[in-house]
Amino acid sequence: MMILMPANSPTSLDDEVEIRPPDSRDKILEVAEGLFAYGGYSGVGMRQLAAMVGLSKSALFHHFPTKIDLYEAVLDRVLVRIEHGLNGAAIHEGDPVAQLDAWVDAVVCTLAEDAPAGRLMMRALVDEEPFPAISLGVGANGAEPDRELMIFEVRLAGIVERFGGLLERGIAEGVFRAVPTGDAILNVVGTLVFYFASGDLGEALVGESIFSHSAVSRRRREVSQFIRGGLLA
Amino acid sequence: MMILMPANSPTSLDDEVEIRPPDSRDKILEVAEGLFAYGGYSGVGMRQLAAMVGLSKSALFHHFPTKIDLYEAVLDRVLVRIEHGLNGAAIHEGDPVAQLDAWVDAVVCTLAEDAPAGRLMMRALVDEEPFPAISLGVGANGAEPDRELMIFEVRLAGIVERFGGLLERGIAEGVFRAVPTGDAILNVVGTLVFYFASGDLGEALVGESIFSHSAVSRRRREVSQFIRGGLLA
DNA sequence: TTGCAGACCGACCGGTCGGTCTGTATGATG
DNA sequence: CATCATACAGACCGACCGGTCGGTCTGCAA
Repeated sequence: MMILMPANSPTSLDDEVEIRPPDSRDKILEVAEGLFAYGGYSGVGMRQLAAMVGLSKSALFHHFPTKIDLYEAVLDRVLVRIEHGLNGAAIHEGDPVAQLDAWVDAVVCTLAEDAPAGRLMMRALVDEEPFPAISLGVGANGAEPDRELMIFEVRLAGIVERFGGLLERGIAEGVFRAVPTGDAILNVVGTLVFYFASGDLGEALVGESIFSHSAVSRRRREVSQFIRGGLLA
Repeated sequence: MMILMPANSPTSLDDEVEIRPPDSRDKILEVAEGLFAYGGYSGVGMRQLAAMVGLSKSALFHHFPTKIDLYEAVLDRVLVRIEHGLNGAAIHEGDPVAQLDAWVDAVVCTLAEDAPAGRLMMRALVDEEPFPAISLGVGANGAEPDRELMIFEVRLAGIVERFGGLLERGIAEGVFRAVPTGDAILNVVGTLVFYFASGDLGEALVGESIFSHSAVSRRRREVSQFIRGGLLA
């Protein structure tokens, strides 16, 4: 009992000063990210994960109380990276179009950096496996949350909310079409994430690995143009 | 027990004469589609499925030799519906823009008709669970297929190929931007499918069920405008 | 030197997994 | 009537599942 670990990254206000990476824990998260991304929650066994990390299964349960806790930690880890990428981008400078470009480019670059992230995000948004479905707290119609939100859901809600604000400012200024923000957010997220989750299908379509340097730099141009075209007035 | 009505649509009464669909088989496919869509391949057990269908587990194995065969049949079933929707649309009439609109609208309408289809498609495109990854036969760089293609993969390849041809004609006529077709296809597919796979997230964003009549009719307008804006010159 | 905490292992638990085997009720066919 | 295929049910199998338990080893502090 009394398991919840106090020691962890300062969650959000990162910058630097990462104190103590206990190595094993990070390695578990790193390997688990890859496995969960490709196999899904129930497609990955703790024994398999332990073997690939190079630890015993019990060691995993020493670091994470349950499999679900591990899965949540993995999800939160990639969301932290996305948040970090956004914080480092100029998403608050210039007109809404420039902000949109910075936003899109930051997400694309973050997703391009580690391959499993895109698939994992797509799973988190679509899957219903460990937990019923992801939630964002209050919906657009103001329905109150019917259950406790998980850490990564709060983080995701923050990201979505920030993007929704950008959209609404752009619409108010007349730079963007008067789109329903819900549909627009889903369009953008789907476009951004699906490419990096498309794996071999994407490779077959673009003719090379979707994570190769040339494919990513082409992607940065194309997705920006596509989304601008879809949103601008 | 034994509540679900036996009445079933003749699945795809297109063209040919389907002889005698033994009812149970269709029922299994119908229930399995819902379960696989929300739980994923390895998140659904044959016992659970059997219980929900109202049959014994052995009955499932009587109709489908393995779980993977059942999964493939379920995937192929929704692809057949999408294909059917496309065949019934005016995707060969008018200029490329009109064809694009018809194409997009046909897919949206098909996906809006049964809720699990979108999630299942997203899974089929992203998951790596039962089979390594989906393939389309020859890639854009002309690599030959390294393994036997499954039925639904052939069907998917046909659909993608037809859409790629539409894109290229539009580009040749100067109506579409000179986009790399691979990226463009991924953009369109991601935008089209993700909405209907977004579940509670989508509901929170659009403020009502993503399958409600008003949400779907709004979606038809919005996605069409978004994709046209992203593709047109 | 003692004591305690974190990291880790191997064995084991009840339960579930996909899949097989045997048997049987039913309806069509000869 | 006998025969045979279809369409199921129920018992069962070995493998594997997430999770727990007792115990070991190491490092650090008193």
